[in-house]
Amino acid sequence: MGAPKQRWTPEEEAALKAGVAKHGPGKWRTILRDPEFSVLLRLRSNVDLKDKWRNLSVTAGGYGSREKARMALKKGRHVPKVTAEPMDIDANDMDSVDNAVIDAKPLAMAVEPLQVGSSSEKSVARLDDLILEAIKKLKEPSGSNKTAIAAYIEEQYWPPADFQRLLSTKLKALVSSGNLMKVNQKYRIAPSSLSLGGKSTKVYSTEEMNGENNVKQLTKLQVDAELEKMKGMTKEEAAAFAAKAVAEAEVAIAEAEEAARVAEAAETDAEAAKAFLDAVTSTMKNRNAAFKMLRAC
DNA sequence: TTAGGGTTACAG
DNA sequence: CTGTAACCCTAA
Repeated sequence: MGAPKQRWTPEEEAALKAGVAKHGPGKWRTILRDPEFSVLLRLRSNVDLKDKWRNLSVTAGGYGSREKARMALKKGRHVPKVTAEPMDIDANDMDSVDNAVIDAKPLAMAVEPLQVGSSSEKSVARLDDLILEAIKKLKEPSGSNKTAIAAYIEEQYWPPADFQRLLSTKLKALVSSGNLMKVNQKYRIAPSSLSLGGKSTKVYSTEEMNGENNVKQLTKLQVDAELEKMKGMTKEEAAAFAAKAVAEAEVAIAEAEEAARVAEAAETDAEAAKAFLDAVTSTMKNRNAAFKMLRAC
């Protein structure tokens, strides 16, 4: 395998994939300008991104134009076997619930425009209901915190990469619109009857823990389930989805960190913020493992 | 700026 | 020498 000049680090690759997942392939300048990725890709040019993406696509089994060109140039070889078509992993799978979320092919070219905008709108539209449903089902006495809500939704649906951001935005909107009331990091469905009075400060401390445990436990079950399903999947497919999962998890974790930081700066409870971050991180890591193999079968 | 052909550097 | 990954050049 090749040899390096300025080899790409896994972090850079992840950033690139995340960037493509967000903005779509070909938008290299845009990806580079995105503050989210500019940190990791500061030392790379738009051309570097393009070339790297090309390399990834080639080695991933998706025969990009590069491969053909090389083959043709080498010896007029007739393309070995190859089933033509640049591998269409996701094609139809991508499954159940919210297939609408961005599903950018992390590898291999051939990508449709991919509308991040519309899919986001769609997700947001549903989010209202999901949030309310989550809070109702959880039935926590003093309301549910964002961790628990996120865990519940994660458990039943396939949230988009920017799920955390959408959730935060939506929660805020629901609070300001009076549909939800927020009390120290916790959300309750409309007022109607606030029977408790002493949910002052430390109440959520223990619940925060519960929320976290739930996340792990549930996600673990989810992982096992996914593992079962992936028995007959090829390496290429696994690699492709692993890449996608990693890229998205990368973004989600980064956003969670930012959220935690903001919460802390905003003088809200630092512990709650940290718990939130931990929960999200572990959730994403687990989901990562799950999706590494899921789909494609 | 981007896509793609071409070149260089290096591992096997 | 060959394949691969990073890098370069240039048309559009």
